Amino acid sequence: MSPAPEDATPERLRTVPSRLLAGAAIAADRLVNERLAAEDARKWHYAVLSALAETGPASQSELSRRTGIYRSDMVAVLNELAGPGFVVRDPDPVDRRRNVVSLTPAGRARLLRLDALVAAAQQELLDPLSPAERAELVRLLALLNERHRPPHQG
Amino acid sequence: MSPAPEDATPERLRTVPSRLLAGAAIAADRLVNERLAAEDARKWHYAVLSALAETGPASQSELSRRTGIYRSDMVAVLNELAGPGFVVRDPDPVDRRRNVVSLTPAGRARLLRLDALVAAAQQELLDPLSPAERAELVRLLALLNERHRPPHQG
DNA sequence: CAAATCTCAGAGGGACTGAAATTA
DNA sequence: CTAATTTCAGTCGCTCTGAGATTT
Repeated sequence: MSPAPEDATPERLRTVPSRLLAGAAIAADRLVNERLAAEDARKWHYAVLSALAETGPASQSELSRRTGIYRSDMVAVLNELAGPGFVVRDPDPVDRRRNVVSLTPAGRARLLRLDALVAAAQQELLDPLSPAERAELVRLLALLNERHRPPHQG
Repeated sequence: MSPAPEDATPERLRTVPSRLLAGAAIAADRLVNERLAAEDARKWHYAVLSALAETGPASQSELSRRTGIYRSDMVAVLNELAGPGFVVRDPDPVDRRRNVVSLTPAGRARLLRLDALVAAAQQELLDPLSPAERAELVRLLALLNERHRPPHQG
């Protein structure tokens, strides 16, 4: 059902890329969060577990750089993951400023479940697009992400 | 400069559409806000002024539906626009629950300035893409926005 | 009576800042 | 000394909820 004429989006706004991006990002986040809620998880959990699974134990600041999560927020995310035992934090013997964060077997199992939930959310999100269109969208978005880097941490 | 190997994004995350959308949306919002800050404006101002310019005076709830701004937030946005005299709020004589919001000449002039700032931000955002790629991105994002509608108001 | 409009007060999560404490 | 790491406390803007007052 298309909106009543009185509720139509103004012509000026209808094709503004920043607005379309914001709308799509909100829908995407909603879908991902809804799916992950089935496992009491949040998207940051998935990001951190992925980083640990792919390159092994890491310090919190390294995880921060890999996932894009701010160092201050990483603390809370790791608390949430360490509570149920998905990761462990140990002091680094060679640099005692650092914690070494490692994946537990339970964490590895959880990552597999989250993999499925995240994939399902992407599927639902991209449902209106053909396979070729999905690939093209990802390619274009990756280009934008490449050139517009987030601000420096610190 | 590409990131050091220790800061590389995990393979699993690199092409997840919801993540790419979030990153691009954040960059886009930052660019738009930086530009609009030159006129002490926010993107919502642009949305409301556009709606009023294109279809004339409207009630607050109609503006809400047209722009996607929540009815509760619309109150604050209109306060910000009415303060400097860009819009006026008058009680609707035919339905006294409503306010009729109208553009002033100052508001019309401001919209023209914001038009230029918003356009410049989009230009900068899409700089890495060719004209054909920009059009395709907008088309794909519009498709996603069409099917994944925001939740009902109220 | 139900429904719509405007308004306010606030929750919830996300991005981000600043600074303190510790260690290199 | 400077610089990096972890942590905490808190700001700011955005989406969204709920409810009260008024009017249709």
